[in-house]
Amino acid sequence: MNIAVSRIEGFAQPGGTLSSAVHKLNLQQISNLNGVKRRLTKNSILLHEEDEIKHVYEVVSGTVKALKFLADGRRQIIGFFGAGDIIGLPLETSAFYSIQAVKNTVVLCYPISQLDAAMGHSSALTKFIFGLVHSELERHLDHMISLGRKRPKERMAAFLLTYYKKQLVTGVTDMVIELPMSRVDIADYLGLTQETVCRVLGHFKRNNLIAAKNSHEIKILDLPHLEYIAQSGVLH
Amino acid sequence: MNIAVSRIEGFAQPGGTLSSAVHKLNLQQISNLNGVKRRLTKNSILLHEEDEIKHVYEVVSGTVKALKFLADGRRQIIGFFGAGDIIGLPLETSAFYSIQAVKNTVVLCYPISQLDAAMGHSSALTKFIFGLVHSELERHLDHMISLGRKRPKERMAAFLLTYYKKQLVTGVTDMVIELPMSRVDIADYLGLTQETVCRVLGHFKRNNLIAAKNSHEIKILDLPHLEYIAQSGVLH
DNA sequence: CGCATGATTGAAGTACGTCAACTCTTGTGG
DNA sequence: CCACAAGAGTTGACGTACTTCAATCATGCG
Repeated sequence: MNIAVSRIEGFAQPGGTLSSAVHKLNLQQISNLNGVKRRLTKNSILLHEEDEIKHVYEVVSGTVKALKFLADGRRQIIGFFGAGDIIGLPLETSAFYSIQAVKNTVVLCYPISQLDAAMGHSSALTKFIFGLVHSELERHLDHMISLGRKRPKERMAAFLLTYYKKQLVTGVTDMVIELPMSRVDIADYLGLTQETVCRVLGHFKRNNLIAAKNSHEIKILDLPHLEYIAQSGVLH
Repeated sequence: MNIAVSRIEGFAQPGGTLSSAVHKLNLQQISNLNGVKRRLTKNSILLHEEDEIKHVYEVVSGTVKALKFLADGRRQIIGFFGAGDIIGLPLETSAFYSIQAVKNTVVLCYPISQLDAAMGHSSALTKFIFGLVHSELERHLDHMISLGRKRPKERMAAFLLTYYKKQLVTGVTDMVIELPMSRVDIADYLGLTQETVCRVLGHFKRNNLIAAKNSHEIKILDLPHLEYIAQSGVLH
């Protein structure tokens, strides 16, 4: 098994709605296992697509990206995982994608064998894992409809909102979101080119939907409008 | 929990490679539960996106599609599920997508509550379910890279090959594959328009990669070339 | 047989990609 | 601390692959 899951807020949280309360659950607490700390420098690779999966990872700080390659070098980024997110699932098999550090990152490594055993004893842990799968699956479906049917502006708006909501859940009410990844990474996540990403962001800026302190810090000025674009994408 | 999984060949089958042996496992056998048979007429809806999930479904005959909608009617088809495929997972939550019959279809319905209980007793069933999740997850990732980074010809070639491989697994060595869904459905699965789907198929025909008995039966003439296109997409 | 639906083909438009120049940022070493 | 280089980000001009619009052709069901 090999999946990556974002931090979950409560079990089996339906829809993309925001959780009212933050469950400060992490793998360490719920599994009673001690993850081994590992430091990753920017761009270093935690896992290759062909590798055998031996660990589940929990991001402590920093950000990593999960990505797949085509033969000619084209990339599709499956997801970004920041502090609190968990990557991988306790069932042995080869990897589906590579994992690479977006910037200097610290992760905790849990051997799959240990987690597997722990799941046998703890139904709470099993439920927790299923909850993670649930979140990740929902994320995949949203990503698919983005890639298949949304226009660049809608994809970008949805992307920004995802980050906004993610940090809302952690209690940060600031309208400034941090995008640690490069424009190329965003492009490879959204199925666009870096130029298109820039132009869409430029468009949002000119229309006062967002403002940019620098290229990695975006302030959301018009949340409702962005949500409108993200969902139906009528405006241009 | 709410996921859809294609028929699995052995547990945790890695990669998209073909299984050597067919495991004739189905939910009925492994869970010792009796699914309730339900008949669906073409285009009838088994499940709405907002519905609460109460059952896991196993397709007996026919084909259904899982799809998501945008506000303005745009559709993204997540997957097609034919005989032997299982849809849904035993964890209660609302649905992520709608399920609709592509043609007249028979499904077996298993109440989630029963499956949930059965999983508590049977680790084999739990493993089976995890195997299904595994397959489905891999399918999602391939779908994402298709939607995000592949060109129409590559997407279509990959789509045809998926069907070819699927029936190979069931023991059918014929080069003729059946595509029960419409061109529009294929388009909504591949993130294209129906016209583009037609044109790509036309291109394949003119280049003797495939031949068409009728619009729903495609004969594969040049498997290696199709595989080449599907993977690196250099030819045009 | 006839209408409705689906499939195909053609012509025209455009949104996004490609190519290229330029700017801004970041890091490094003198 | 500044100079410079290397990388990342942005913007513009241009091309084109795919979509859109429209017409025609098949298919199938009453």
